[in-house]
Amino acid sequence: MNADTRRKIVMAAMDLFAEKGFQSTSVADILSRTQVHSGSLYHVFPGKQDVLAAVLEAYRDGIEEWLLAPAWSGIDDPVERIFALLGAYRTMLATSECTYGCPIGSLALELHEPDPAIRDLLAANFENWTLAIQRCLDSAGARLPAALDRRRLAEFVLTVMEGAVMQARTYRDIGYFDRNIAMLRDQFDLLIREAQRERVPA
Amino acid sequence: MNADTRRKIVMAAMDLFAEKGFQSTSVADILSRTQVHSGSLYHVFPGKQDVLAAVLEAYRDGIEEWLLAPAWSGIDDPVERIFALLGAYRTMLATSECTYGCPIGSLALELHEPDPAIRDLLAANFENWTLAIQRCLDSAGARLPAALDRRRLAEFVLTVMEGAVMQARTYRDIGYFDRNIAMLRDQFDLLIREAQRERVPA
DNA sequence: AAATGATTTGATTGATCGTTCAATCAAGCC
DNA sequence: GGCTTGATTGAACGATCAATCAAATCATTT
Repeated sequence: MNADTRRKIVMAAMDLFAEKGFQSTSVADILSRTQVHSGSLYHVFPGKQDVLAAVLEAYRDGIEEWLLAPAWSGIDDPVERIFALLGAYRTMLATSECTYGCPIGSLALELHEPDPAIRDLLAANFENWTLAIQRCLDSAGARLPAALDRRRLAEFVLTVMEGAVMQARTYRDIGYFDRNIAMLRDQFDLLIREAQRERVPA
Repeated sequence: MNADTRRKIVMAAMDLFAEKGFQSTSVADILSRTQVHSGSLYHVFPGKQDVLAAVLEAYRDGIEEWLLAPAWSGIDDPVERIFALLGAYRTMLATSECTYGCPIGSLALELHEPDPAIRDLLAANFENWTLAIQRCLDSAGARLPAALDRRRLAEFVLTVMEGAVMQARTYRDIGYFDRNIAMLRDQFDLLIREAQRERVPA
């Protein structure tokens, strides 16, 4: 099997697509970073687009190991887990001087008319992320209002993260990220207080 | 003067960049749509990047006339104006089967290492948009809590719009936009009720 | 060791890209 | 009528791109 060649290509492409985007990354860029030659790449992948698909599959299948587990290590409270995950994105922004944010979001807006397969993979990545948040919200149980639509709020958390990353990157100022996350935190505090009033009615 | 040639190029480039993005739009695309020849384009603009700058300047200078005025025609209530503006983006999504969203947001995430001039123009567009929202929030006066940070909330409205557009486009489902905007609406309702309690203390 | 198929090599292809430029044209001024 | 200036034309250029392919090499089996 050529599993090693494939792995090297996917890992390099992951980095390059996050750094420069899909279109600005040439196949030659991937080759030079991996010491793999073009014939080998095209032996493993039908084309550049299939490398992108493999990258998106890697993100999709690796979310638990590479994103959630590190972000949640030592954190049990489900609400704190949500903000710990957002903190992981903050770290990405901070360590890159606000140039990387969410690689999936960047690709989602860069590719205007993606093949259905690519679009489905982008959606699957968003879906996994949203479901991870929703599991936290479900775990929060009665700390959140009973009538609260957990799925909606999970989608909203993704929305805020992506919008906050976009502004921080554009302004090259992490303050935009922090202020938006603080707004979301305020909203969570309100919801939690509302649920408290539910449990101990006046 | 070559003002007409320039105007034709900028308008065509506006459409094309919104449809296909900056990198996927070739100079030849702009030429064929405008019946302008390459020499003329390069007589008016030093290069493709300067066309992008002109497009971003057009968005920046035209926000009042082309975005705010149409969205706010016949709407006086400042809070309703905010959601009317979001409604304009909904219409863009709906009429394009969720392929166009916010052209500025798309460009902001597509261009990973833009020239400082381009980055400043992207930021200026976000800034104008945020300030328009902030003026609405200021106009709402005592209907919103006195302690509320209007600037932060305005940034948050942009965040939610961009994140909602991203998901609607990725899933090709306007429901994602609607649900996120509904979440924002709920938050506004909460703020307004909080301000009411402020004015009529228990 | 021979055979076979999988994998790698790297030069090469053809298409497309942004850009250039000599030429032509139109309009106003002396 | 010449002269100047600015705009337009469209063929051409070099660079870069994704992709190809025949030959070489490696790994496995017989």
